Amino acid sequence: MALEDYERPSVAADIVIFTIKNEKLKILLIKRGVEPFIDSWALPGGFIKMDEDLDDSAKRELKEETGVTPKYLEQLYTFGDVKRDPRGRVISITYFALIDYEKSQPKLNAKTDAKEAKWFSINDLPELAFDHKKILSYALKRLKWKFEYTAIAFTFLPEKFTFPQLRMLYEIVFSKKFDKRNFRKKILALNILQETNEKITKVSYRPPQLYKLKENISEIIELI
Amino acid sequence: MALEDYERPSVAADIVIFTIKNEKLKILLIKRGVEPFIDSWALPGGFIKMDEDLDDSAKRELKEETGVTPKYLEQLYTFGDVKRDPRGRVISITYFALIDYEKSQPKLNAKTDAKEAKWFSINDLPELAFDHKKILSYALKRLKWKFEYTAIAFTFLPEKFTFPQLRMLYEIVFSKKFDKRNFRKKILALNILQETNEKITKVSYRPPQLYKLKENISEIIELI
DNA sequence: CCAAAAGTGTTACAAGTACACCCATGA
DNA sequence: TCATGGGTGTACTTGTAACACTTTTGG
Repeated sequence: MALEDYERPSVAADIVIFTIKNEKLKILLIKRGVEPFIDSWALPGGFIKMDEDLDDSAKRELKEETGVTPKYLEQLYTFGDVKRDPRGRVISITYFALIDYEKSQPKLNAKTDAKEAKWFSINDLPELAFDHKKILSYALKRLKWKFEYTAIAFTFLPEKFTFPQLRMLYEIVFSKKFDKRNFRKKILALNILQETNEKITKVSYRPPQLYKLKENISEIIELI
Repeated sequence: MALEDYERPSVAADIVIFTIKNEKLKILLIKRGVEPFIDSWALPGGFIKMDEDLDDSAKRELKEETGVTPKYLEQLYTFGDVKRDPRGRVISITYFALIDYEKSQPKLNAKTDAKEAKWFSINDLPELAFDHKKILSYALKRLKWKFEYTAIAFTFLPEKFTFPQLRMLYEIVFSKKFDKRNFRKKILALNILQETNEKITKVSYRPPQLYKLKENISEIIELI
C-alpha cells in the first residue's frame, strides 16, 4: 500500500469570488491564455503545490492571477468527474470567497496563464470553461444560504455602513425587496450592531445613520 | 501548463458512515492491517482510481472494506493539510453516509488492508488514525444539521416506522428529549407521511401505529 | 418648498413551546 | 387490574409579515 503503487490525479484549487458593485452581484473571472479553453473565461485557480495547505493554495492562486485578497474564504466542494478536464484526470477543490467592494480592483499579473481578469455581473456572464458553470451555480446556493443563516453579509461592507446599504445587499442576493421596518427590526434583534454618531453626508435626502459591528463580533459571524 | 509539469498528491476517499442500533448512534470503523497506524482504528476508505468518479470511489471503498452499501451518501469536506499523512501528501475527500440499521451488518473482505470492521458507539470510540477524529467531528455537525433542516432521518428507518421510532432518532442525535405531542405536530405539518392501518404487535402497552413516506417523497428528502 | 429616501410603531397571523390526562395492550 | 408507553388538545409565547406617515437633507 505504498503511495507509489497508485496513479495520481492532478489537483487544482478554483475560486468563486463574489463582490457587490453598482448594486450588482459580481464574480471575478480570468481569460485563459493557454489551452485548453484558450480565450475562454474561467474561474481563477490552478494546481496546488505539494508544500502548501489547501486554503493557502486557493489564496495564492487568487492573488497571483488577479491580485485580489479575499476577506472571507471557505471550501465549497470538490469536483472530480473523470472527464471534467480534457487534459486528463483533474480534481478541483473549489472555494467560495467574498471581498469588500471597495477593495476589489483586480490587478492582472502577467506572469500567470491568465490574459485578463475582470468582474462580471452574475446576470451577464460569458460561457465558462470546463464545468465552471456548475461550480458557480453551487457557489450561488451557498451564498444565499450564508446570507440567510449567518451574518456573512457584513464582509461585503466597509467598517461603517448604513441600514439601506445592508438591506440592498440582501435585496441583490435574493432578488427581492425587503420591508425596511421589518428588516431593521430583525437585524437589530441580533444585537450585533453598534450605532455611531456619524451620518452619510452629501445626499439630497435624509442622511442615513452609520453603524458598525460591535467589538469581537467580526470573528463570530459564522456562529449566528 | 501541461499536467506533467506538476508534482501530484495522492488522493483518497474516506467515509464516515452512521447508523443507529440499540438506541445508540454508531459509526463503522476498520482496524488497519498495514502501516502507518497499523492496528489502529480508522475510517474506511482508500485511494481513488483514475477511471472512477469521486462518489463511486467512496461507495467502492466502503463496499470493499466493510461490505456495506449506504442508503444515503454525500460529500462532506476535503482535508489536505500538508502533513496529515506521514507517508507524504495525501488529500482526503471525505464522505458522509447513512444506512438503515436493519441492513448494517458489516462483512469484512479479507482482500483489503482492513483486519476488522466494527460499529462503534459515538460515545465510546477508540483513538483514531490520521486526522480522522477531526473528520468525524465535522461529520457529526453535518448530521445534526441534516436532521434539523432536512428529512434525512427517514433514511435510518425501514419502510414502515412509528412516531416513537422517529422521535427516538432525533433524541439520540441531539442528545435531548422532545415533547411527543409537539414532535408529532411538527412532522405531520410537513405533510410527507401516510398512515398505514398496521400496528406494531407484541408490545405490552398500547401499540404504536405504523406510518410510511408518501409516494414520491423518498427522492425529495433533500428539499425539505 | 420640493423631491428623495430615511426612519419609525402597531396589528394580525403563523409557528413554536409548555403542559396533563386518557387509551390500548400483554402479562 | 396493573404497568407500560402511545396518543391527543389547548393556552401561551415568540417570531414573522403587512402596512402608511413623518423626518431630514440638498437643491
